[in-house]
Amino acid sequence: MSVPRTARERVRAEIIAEIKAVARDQVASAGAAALSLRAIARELGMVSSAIYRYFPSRDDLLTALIIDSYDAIGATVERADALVRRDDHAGRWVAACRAIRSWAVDNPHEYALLYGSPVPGYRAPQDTVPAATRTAAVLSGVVRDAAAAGALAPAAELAPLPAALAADAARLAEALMPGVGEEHVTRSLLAWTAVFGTVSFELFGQYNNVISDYGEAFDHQVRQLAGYVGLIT
Amino acid sequence: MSVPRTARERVRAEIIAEIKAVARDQVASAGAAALSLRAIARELGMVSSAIYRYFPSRDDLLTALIIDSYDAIGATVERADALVRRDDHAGRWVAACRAIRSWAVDNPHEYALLYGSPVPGYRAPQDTVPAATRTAAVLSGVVRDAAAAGALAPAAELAPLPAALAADAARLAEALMPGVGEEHVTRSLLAWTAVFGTVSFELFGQYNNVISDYGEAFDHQVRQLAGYVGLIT
DNA sequence: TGTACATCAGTGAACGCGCGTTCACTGATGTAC
DNA sequence: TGTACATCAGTGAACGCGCGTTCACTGATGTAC
Repeated sequence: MSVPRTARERVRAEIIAEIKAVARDQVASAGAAALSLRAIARELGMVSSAIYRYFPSRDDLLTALIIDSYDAIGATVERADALVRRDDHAGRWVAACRAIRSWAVDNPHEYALLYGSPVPGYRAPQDTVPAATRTAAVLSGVVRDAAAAGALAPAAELAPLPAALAADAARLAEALMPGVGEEHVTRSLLAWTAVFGTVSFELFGQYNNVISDYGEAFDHQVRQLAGYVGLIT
Repeated sequence: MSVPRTARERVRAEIIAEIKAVARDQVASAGAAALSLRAIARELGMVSSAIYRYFPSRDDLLTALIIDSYDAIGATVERADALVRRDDHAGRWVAACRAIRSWAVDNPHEYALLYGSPVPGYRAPQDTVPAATRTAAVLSGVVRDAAAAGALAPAAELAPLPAALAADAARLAEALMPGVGEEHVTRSLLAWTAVFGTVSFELFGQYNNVISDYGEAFDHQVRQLAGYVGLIT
């Protein structure tokens, strides 16, 4: 939070950053399960117990990595969204989704750490929530802006929302997309899920022997989802 | 394949089954990464090296488990589909999807083994493909039957399909859903992905603090997907 | 400005545990004549 | 039906490796007076 003052604090911050960098490399090359404090210490030329001056346990290091990764993908998606003209809502949606996929393809193990099966024996604390929300916030921001601009197509068939889901949608609307109706929130929820489902199916091998050009197929499906949500092209 | 003849072969088949059962329990309670040949041997009162009489390596055992699990979920989904009147296509879709989710909720670690991030260091051989296809075959069977009955609604907005995706859709249509047009195949592909995306988001924690009644929300979204595919309610 | 004391980083050894896989061997079961 | 031989299951020891975490300690850096 605050800028480090003393030399000691500065060095400490640097070493924490080094540890995380090495850890990130390990995750990137062998997955989160292979993350080893001893291997990190070796790489850094320290003794393994020294790591404990910086992270109280392996799980805390993992949490720090997860938060960083959520922030990394979140920042990437925010940047992609920002490059598109504000009132081109479908274009923003597609750009954001493409950024999600690119980041995932470039960082498959980090993606798996965030959106794949949970690391065995690790229980994610609530600390990760704000960082995790960033990417979803971009997608819902697009829908929010479209609604505010009156550029959200009304849903074709209106299935009545079940009670709990309607309440969830109302809560989500208040938090992330004020002014958007529950029907559209629910559709956004499904679209958000489907975007990540598509990326996961690609990365986790479910599309083997099915899809031949992942990028092209992704673009198409993402445009379909934009239409489903009501973003006008 | 063939029925075991000699007593030795019968015993051998039984022990293989026992090993797999214990292994499945291990996966169910601690995840695939924790699968340990030594622990299995201990449980069965054998020495660890004895396992090698039955499985040449840990990876081969994993492959056997994966195939069994694909068959288990596939059989469950087939059963659910079979209980619905043949011409109630939307009903069959919903029943099949519910079966997918129920199985996943009941067997979360097995689900993660099949549809989650790949097990580190393990590379799935092609042997798993036929078993993996069973579940997808049920879903596409519903669409195929709807098309054959003339009960598939034409797609509202027709976005032109990109070339490679059209070719993939044609290949898929031939293999799994003859008589279904490329547009509908592509929509089925997205729906299939979204169904599993929803289940994964629930099980892998992405819906924490978002959805309060998972079953209810799933039902709703799955019905939406049925509509998107063109299944008439 | 100089000194005494507190804080902190890093060491090295140890605890206690786990794993997959190989190999020479024993003894039981099945097969062929 | 009885015997010789081949097949196979299971043993037990070993190889070589990994890990997270604790703890008493040394020595350097920072702080207060």
